[in-house]
Amino acid sequence: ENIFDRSRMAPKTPIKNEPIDLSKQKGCTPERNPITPVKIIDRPQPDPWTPTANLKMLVSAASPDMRDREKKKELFRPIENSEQSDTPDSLEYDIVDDSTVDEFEKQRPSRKQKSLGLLCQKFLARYPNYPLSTEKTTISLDEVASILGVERRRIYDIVNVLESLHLVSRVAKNQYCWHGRHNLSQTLKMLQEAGELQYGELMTSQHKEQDLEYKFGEQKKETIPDSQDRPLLEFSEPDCSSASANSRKDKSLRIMSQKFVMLFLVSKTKIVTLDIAAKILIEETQDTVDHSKFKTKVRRLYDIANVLTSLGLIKKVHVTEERGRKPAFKWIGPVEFPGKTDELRGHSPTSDPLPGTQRGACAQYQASTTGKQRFTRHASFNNAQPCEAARRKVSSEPNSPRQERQDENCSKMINLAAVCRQKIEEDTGNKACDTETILNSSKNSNITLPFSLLPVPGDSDFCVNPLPQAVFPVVQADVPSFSFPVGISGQASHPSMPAAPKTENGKPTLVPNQPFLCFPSSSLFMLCGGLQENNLSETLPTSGEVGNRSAEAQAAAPPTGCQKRSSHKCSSPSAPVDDEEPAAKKQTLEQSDLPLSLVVPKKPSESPKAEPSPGSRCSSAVHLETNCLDLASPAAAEAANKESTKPLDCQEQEKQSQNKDTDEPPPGNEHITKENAHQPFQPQYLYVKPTAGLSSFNFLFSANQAPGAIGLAANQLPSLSVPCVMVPSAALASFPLVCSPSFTSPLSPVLDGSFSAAASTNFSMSSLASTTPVFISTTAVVTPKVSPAPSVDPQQPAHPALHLSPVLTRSCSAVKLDSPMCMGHPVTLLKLQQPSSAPLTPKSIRPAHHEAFFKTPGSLGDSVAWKKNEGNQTRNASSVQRRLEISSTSPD
DNA sequence: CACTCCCGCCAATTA
DNA sequence: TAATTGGCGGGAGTG
Repeated sequence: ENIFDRSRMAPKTPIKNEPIDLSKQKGCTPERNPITPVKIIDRPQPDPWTPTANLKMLVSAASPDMRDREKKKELFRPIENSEQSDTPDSLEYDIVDDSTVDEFEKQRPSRKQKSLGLLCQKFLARYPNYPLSTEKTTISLDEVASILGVERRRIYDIVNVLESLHLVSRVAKNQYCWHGRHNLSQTLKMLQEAGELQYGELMTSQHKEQDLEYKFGEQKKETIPDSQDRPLLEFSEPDCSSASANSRKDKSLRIMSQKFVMLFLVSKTKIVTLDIAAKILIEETQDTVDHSKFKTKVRRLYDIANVLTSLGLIKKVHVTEERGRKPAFKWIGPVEFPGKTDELRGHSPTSDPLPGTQRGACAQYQASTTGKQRFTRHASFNNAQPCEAARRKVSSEPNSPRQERQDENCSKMINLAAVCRQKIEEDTGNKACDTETILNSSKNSNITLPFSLLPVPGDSDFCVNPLPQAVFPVVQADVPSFSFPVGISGQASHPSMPAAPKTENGKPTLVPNQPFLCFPSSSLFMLCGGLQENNLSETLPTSGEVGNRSAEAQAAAPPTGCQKRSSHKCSSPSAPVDDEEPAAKKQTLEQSDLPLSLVVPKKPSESPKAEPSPGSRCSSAVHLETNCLDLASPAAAEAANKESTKPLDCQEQEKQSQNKDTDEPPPGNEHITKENAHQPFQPQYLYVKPTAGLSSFNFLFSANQAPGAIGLAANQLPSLSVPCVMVPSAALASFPLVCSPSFTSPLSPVLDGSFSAAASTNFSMSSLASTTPVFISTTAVVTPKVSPAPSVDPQQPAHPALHLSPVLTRSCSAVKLDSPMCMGHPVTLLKLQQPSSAPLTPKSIRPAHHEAFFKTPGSLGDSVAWKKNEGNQTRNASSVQRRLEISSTSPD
């Protein structure tokens, strides 16, 4: 270490070199002059966060031992703190004081300074919470470790936890891809769902251990098999799967992290004590098997808790119980995840330290709306995927096994959890607790589970039915969400899609087109898609495919694209899963089927926000674009899926929501139920900001409907036609319109590709800006036959109109929200297909990297980031991305 | 003393 | 085989 430090330190500059590092700069000092007190002072810097830190440091300094290291370390630290560093000086002196020793001591960071939580904060500071879609920031472990002045091992601790939440994904050997929190809500949602399945019951049933047990058992059985079969799960549930790396052990930090988070999400009180968590997490050991084992588990939980704390998801509290006070953590992150990801977050602002996050998201969206932006995103997106895909083994599918394991584990966990809970309940019941802490809330908690639990309804299909297979149903459900990737991936993935459709024939899958809507004024752009089931299914598969390669074909092709896709989903994706998908698909399809037409509106609303709501699967595609999923595409997908799954019951609501939507998601989202299906169908919208030129224009595309409405005969086209509708605002007339490309190719893949292409096009268009906006929509519908009619019918005609108006309105509102950033340029449109045509563009992705760091996620930052990004990500990018973007889907 | 949790050994995995 | 990952637990810092 020393060496490192020194070398770096010595140079001092090193840190500086990096953009990010501003902070670093200072750190160095101490070392340089060991003697110099001033530098010593630096130490305090580290504290930037807390003023007191300095004092503490000083105190800690007392201890002589560390000097060397400390100093070195400090150097690094400074980086982190760098900013602060300056200020501290004065203090430093004071502190510095006397003896050199002290100095040394001072220099040396106190233990706290070295804490994983602090380290994680530093780490997080380097990356934007909501990176623009595109850029995919790659993280080099070595680089980060050196910059932060810590051993690599520590970085692994952080990254593993972040990875479990999909904030990052592993791309390759020392490389991780930063996704930011775009998908966080989705991920949490998934975890919540998964948690409910596993633990929820416990919670709900409380005492009903039996029930739980047997349930679990059943699930397990089923699941296990499923899991094995399916790698997909991973996608959907990163939780389990996330551990993909798993091989090593179930114990992995990743899995533990997900499970830990699940406990919070399932808990009524949102408070989880370490010991309980440890017990639950210790697989079987309910009773605390080995004490040592327990201890180890707790240690690990502290590690995880530190990272989660840094993320603003939990905070430490103490629960008083019978015995006394026990350390516990309270969930301060978002609690409910309506379908939307981001929004969710917003809800729980408390948690975040990142004030900007929500906004950031919005901004992003907004930005995304802009043609350019989108474009970029897409591009980035694509790029990103690769990363994910790359992840561990891109091609390989090692994951699946892990997943399986995970599943198993989960079941175990559940059981354990149940047990634990009971205990707790018992305990707590009486005690309750106390004070501040929450106690177990056993009482409540047990019962409470509010949310979702019940997921059932909607899920029921999934859940219930699925059971057999599905162990994962839940997961699957989630997965679907991932679908977004589909959209994206769609291109690639399609292969799967076809399958799905085939199987099902149509029903949902069809969904062909999604329409898009544009709204003028707002400048937002919405795409509506209908995606539905198909998509879902597709997506899923796709994802799987992609991931795996199953898509092989694609795989090859899309190099990046594929990868990306996979990544999106990714992670989970293990890809290989394809097989499984079908089942899932079916399920999904089923759901989706129902809803078809209805769906429409609801979710759309979400979109306004920025997020596209998950609701539409199809939209997912859209979403993809929109959201972009940049990174997380997976998340998006998830979201989508979720939405689909969860869709609100009421269509009405949905509608309303649509209206509103921009603002919020309907409360009910979570519930899923079949109804969801409706949603799926619902079209999604993308908003594009017209801003500039466009403002007056609006476009709508309706995916499904569109065809009909539009006149496109989408239906027929099996594949996808994408109709687009433009609606100009009053003024609109002048505006241009949209293009919808329709594709028909049977090839699903194609579709996807096209779709994606379309998406991209949009972007580009926007950039064009001119006034004219254009849209493209594609949708891909996968299934030709079926889809068309069904989905479309009802909605098609009507919807468009309906939507529009509402939409517009909303859009406006939506626009308001974010707007600033984005601007959309008007665009024009184009077709999709061509992948290449498009533009390709751009990818301007740049890695936001560093800069971001200090900035907040705010929109601005994002925008900036984007710009910066241009650099492109990385190596591969450009060409690859391009491919991806465009054709990526299409297999090469 | 209990709670935290840093540190880094060293095994499992990968490349 | 070398490098990367990451489980694990000793034991130190903190309150």
